[in-house]
Amino acid sequence: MKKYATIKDIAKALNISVATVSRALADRWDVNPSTKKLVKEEAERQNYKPNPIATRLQNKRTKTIGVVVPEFKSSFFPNIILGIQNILDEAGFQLLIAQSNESMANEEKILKLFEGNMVEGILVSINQEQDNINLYNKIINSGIPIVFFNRVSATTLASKVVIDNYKMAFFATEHLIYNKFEKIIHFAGPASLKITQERKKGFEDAMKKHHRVLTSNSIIDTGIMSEQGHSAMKKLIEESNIPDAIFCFNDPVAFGALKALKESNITCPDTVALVGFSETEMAQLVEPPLTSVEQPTFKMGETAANILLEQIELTNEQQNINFETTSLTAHLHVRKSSINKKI
Amino acid sequence: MKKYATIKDIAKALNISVATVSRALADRWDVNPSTKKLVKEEAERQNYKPNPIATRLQNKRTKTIGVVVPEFKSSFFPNIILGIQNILDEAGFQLLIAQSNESMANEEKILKLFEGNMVEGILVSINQEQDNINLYNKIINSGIPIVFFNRVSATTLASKVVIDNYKMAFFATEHLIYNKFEKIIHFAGPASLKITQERKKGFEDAMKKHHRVLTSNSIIDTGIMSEQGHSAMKKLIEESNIPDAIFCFNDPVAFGALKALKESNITCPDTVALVGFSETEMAQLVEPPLTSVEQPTFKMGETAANILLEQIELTNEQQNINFETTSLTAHLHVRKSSINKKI
DNA sequence: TTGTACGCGTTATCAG
DNA sequence: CTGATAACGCGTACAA
Repeated sequence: MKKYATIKDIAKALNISVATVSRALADRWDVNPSTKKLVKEEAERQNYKPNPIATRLQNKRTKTIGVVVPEFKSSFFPNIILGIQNILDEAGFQLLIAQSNESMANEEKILKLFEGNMVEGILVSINQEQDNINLYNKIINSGIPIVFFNRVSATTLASKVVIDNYKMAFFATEHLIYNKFEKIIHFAGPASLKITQERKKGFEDAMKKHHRVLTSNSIIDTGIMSEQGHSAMKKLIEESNIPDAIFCFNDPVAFGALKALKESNITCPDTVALVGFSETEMAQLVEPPLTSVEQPTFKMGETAANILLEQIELTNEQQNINFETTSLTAHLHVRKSSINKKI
Repeated sequence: MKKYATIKDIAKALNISVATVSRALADRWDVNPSTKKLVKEEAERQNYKPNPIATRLQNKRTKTIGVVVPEFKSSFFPNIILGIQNILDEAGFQLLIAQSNESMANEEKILKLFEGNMVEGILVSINQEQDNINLYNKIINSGIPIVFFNRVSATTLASKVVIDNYKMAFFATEHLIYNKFEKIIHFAGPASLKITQERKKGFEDAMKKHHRVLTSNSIIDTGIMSEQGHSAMKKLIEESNIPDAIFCFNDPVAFGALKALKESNITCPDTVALVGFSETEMAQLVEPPLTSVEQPTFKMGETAANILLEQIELTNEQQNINFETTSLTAHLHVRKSSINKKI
């Protein structure tokens, strides 16, 4: 590696001790202003930069935290990571970022990698396969705090940052009801995810509140990917079982459904209205523009990072951690895809 | 931070020296197989993990490299980063990731941050404002190799990983010509970027080859964002200066143009055909699906990372580096947005 | 085959 | 106010 100047070099150049140099550089009170000045000038001259590795070894801290997200394909998680970085850079922490690719095996491998790197804390949005409670608990009990965000572990005792999925699903469904769509159904996400259950419950309760009947056909287990939305919609079309409106688990599923509609020359929202979730940039660009729930991604990242930093501090001070679930405010953006033109 | 077992602890437990433990763990030949076995068992028992910080200090290597990208909003750069990680994880390197937000000032700040963290090498896709040649050269001359990818510095002497923007722009334009569109124009990117010049040149040369006239209206400086494509298209509509086909600098610009067309009830491709660049997932989902040039993002990341690793090795061995520009194969995906129905 | 001792760059403690 | 020294965890030359 490139040769960097050290405090030793400065000490040698000025014929003083490394201790004094260290203190001068740290701007401490117990050092003669004139030598302090000399040291700083010499440091400048030699283009001295403190070696972060040495500092970390000395402080017995790696100043590193790990982030696991399911994927990178949409801009959703990257935006959250932006928020995380915004806080962590400030705090002098490095970030290890990895994606589980929706697989629990990958997630496990990544978590082990993080342990090997001695991360001081971990931020997780879990994979769609399984809620790996045992592993999370093991890590937390070993003294490495975990904060979950967006896709949180249902039962692990830890802090979590989410939006109120139930409420937003409720609102989205009510929005369709207020628009007087008759047959409203829900394309649900992967069963293992807590957000799937919450959005499903929100849908059900909104339907019940307005005395809509829920049949076995009202909720269709679909998944998370565009293709899954596409095939689910296609199946309904083939069965001539077309609803008036669909509240979809997320935007990609809604896009997939939309594609299937177009392929069969069925118009949206005239024949089938659509609502998505977790607004992506795309929502505004498809035709018709998609109604969706916008999540505060950047803020979610910031919040999770801040909570984790707190917990790391508390852990270092051997204090107890209070687990909290923070619910951020989301927003239903109504667009053309869910407006009933007949009313 | 959490208390980890060290080789000292193992040594103490077995009443041997740390040196022996160190050697045993490194699986070296000059240590008694039986003690080696003992050490490994004890290490297992104490859940020993080598402290990466200590190793790095000892090896005088930070095993860290930095990546700067302009943005995170589309999935383009995240996918490249995935490829980078794929290589670097394997090689035991950590990644510092940052986004310049298209601003040269930010980029400079990030590069300084990387220097402070003593990265061993840097991967850069430059911002749209300015090609900061002086800074890049300063860093490279100081002994930190830089490899550029996708958006490369025009004149900095360094290795670069790109696609053949000229050729693909040429192909895209020819495709429009072969489809017998009459009035074909180009929405160009930010003037400071090399890829802007290359794509522009590809457009021009394809037009010339087929004896199409290039007027002052044939190329419109547009930019990089969806909004810019939107307003450029809107202006043409207001001026009643609508072309038959537009080769756009990238997908977002094409989406913006498409949006403007729809707002004026102008159909695509019937009245105006569109071609994008740097295919995004969205390209397949908009209506009509957008013709675009797909770039091998993952491979681009892998390639750039591999080249950087090589250069880091060469630097460490005090050997000379040969700068190479690697051109990866891209692909024009023809979709409905650029098919002339009249032929 | 194993142990001693030192160095990596930094900070903290304790003398002076 | 300043200097000498130990320590952080690991690797390695050298000695035994």
